[in-house]
Amino acid sequence: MARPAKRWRELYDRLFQAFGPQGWWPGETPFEVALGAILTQNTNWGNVARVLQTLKDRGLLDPVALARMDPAELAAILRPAGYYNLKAARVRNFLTFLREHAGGSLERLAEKPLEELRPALLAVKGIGPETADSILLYALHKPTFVVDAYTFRILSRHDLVPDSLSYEELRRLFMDHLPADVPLYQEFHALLVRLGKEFCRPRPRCVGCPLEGWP
DNA sequence: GACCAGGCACATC
DNA sequence: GATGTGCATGGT
Repeated sequence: MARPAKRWRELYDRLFQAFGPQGWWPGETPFEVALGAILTQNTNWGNVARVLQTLKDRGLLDPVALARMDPAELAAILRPAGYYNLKAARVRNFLTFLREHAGGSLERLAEKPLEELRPALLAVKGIGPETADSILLYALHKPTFVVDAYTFRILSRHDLVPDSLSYEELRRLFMDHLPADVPLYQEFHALLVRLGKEFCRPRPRCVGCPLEGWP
C-alpha cells in the first residue's frame, strides 16, 4: 500500500482509542503461549482455553511432561480444541524442535535472533507463518508482525489494502511502516482481533465499527 | 442445521 | 502462484 507510515500509526491510535490496551497474549508462561498458538489454529479460543486449563490442572503444561505422554493420550486431551490428531502431531513436532534447538527451554530459544528463528520455526511441520509469528512475538518477544484472518478481512473490507496480498506481503507492509517495537506489534494485532471479533465479522457486516469514516 | 472460529499441508491445475 | 480439500470441536 502506498499509504504513508502516518496512516498505519493512525489506524493503531484509532483502535487503541476505541478499545484500550488488550494485554495480549493470554498465557502465564512463554510455553503456554506457544502451545496456545498451535492449538488455536482455525479454532475458537474458548475451546483452546479449556484444553490449556486441563493441561494445567494435570501438571502437563510443560515441555518434558508433554513429550513423555503417549501420543494417543495427548490427542485425547486436545480433543476439545478440534483437529486433535493433527494438533497432537504438531505439538509433538514443536516439542522436538524445542528440545533440539534450545534444550526444551523457550528462554534459551529466545536468545537466538529473529532472522534465525523464523525460518527454523517455519520448517517445523504444522507451524505456518501465523503460528510462527505468534510464537515469535508473544512468547519470544521478537519484533515480527502477526497477520491473521481478521487482519485480512478488516483491511480489505475497509479498502486499506488490495485483497490480493499474500501473508508475507501484508506482514511486510506493517513492518515497513511501523517501528520494530514489540509492545506496539503485540497491541496492534490484539486490537485487530478485537475489532474483528466485535465488529468486522463475516455476517452481519460491520455496524458501528470504530473505523467508519476513516481515513 | 448452517455458519463460524486468532491455519496448515498437500494435491492438482 | 492460485485454488480446492481434509482436518473436528463447541458456540451462536
